[in-house]
Amino acid sequence: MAQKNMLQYIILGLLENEKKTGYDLKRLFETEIGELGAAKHSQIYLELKHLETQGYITSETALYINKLEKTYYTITEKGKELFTEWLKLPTDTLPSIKDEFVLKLYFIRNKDDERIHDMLLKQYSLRASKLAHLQERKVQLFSSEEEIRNNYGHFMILNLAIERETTYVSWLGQYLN
Amino acid sequence: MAQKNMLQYIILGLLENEKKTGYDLKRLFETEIGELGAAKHSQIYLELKHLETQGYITSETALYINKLEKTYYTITEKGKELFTEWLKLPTDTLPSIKDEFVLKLYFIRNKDDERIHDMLLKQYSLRASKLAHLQERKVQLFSSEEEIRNNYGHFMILNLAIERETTYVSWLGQYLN
DNA sequence: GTTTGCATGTAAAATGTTACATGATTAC
DNA sequence: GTAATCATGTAACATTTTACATGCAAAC
Repeated sequence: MAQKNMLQYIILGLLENEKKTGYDLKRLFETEIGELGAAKHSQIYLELKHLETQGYITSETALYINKLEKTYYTITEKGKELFTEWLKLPTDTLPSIKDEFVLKLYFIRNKDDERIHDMLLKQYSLRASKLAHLQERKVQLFSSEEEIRNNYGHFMILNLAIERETTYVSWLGQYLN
Repeated sequence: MAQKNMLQYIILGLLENEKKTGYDLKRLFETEIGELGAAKHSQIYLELKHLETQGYITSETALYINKLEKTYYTITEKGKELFTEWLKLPTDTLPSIKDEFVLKLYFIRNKDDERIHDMLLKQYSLRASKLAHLQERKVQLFSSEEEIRNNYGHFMILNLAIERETTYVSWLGQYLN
């Protein structure tokens, strides 16, 4: 993608409301925002150090009851400013979707190529289960008007993801008949 | 994305039918397959050298009438095998879409946040013009049944792109009213 | 004549992935 | 007891971006 270090903004955004450990962030990347931008824990810990040396976040390390050492990171005023500036900045480049399945399909020229059907079928199953997963998440996260009102952006993009996935599944279906 | 050096496969795929120069590939990345996986010319030239040392492609350099030096790359049997193997391999991971606009939206919690409307409006214009562009491309590339039959994968994924973009635009529209 | 396009590359820096490394806790 | 989860990090490698660098041809 066109990258201006998205990771740093994601981390700052996630720290905006409450301090978190690297591990907390790691889990969020695996669930909540995994679809928006994946990151391995090694990269997260690195970026946290980086953000700290630049003064965008501060850290406090402590031993907990269970003898686990945790380092909590808190966003600073400077960090909040950077984040807000980023949010304000117009987003004028569209991302390229590096979809390996789509890429493979691109290279299949002949309409009667026997590989197509199998590929479509496999992708259908993947996409259909992703769609189901997203719909479940919507029910779980947004059952009340209040939840919608207070996480409106998330609500909107979850709807986009559902609509996108619905389109994908129906597109696959067209070529499976 | 989950990357297993997609670039090499894209290049091999593009060289499958005819030899091309690095510059030819560069242009294709800017137009035809820019949406599938962008690559800068510096990376393309590097990857071409890499593929050559591994024996997947061969090169011939010559001076042309206009005194321009060109290096044409041709795929080898070994290269064709690698490409075919890749096409055959099941694609079981879904890509994460690093959409900066969507990411920003995620972080806007309040339904009445004043930034939303402006963001949606700008994105609407971007997406609508992309949709128009894709529709134009479809007309230009696939006006006959024959063209469809002989570039079926491309035809399919162009339709997906159009449907996806239509969904995106209509989704934006929902929140603009 | 000046900008745009053709044509190819190198170097440095940033970003991302995979593997290595450790150690405690919790669930089965 | 052993596998999974919590928790944090480093090192090596691969990939990608940005900048530097050159030179000819064609269009305006």
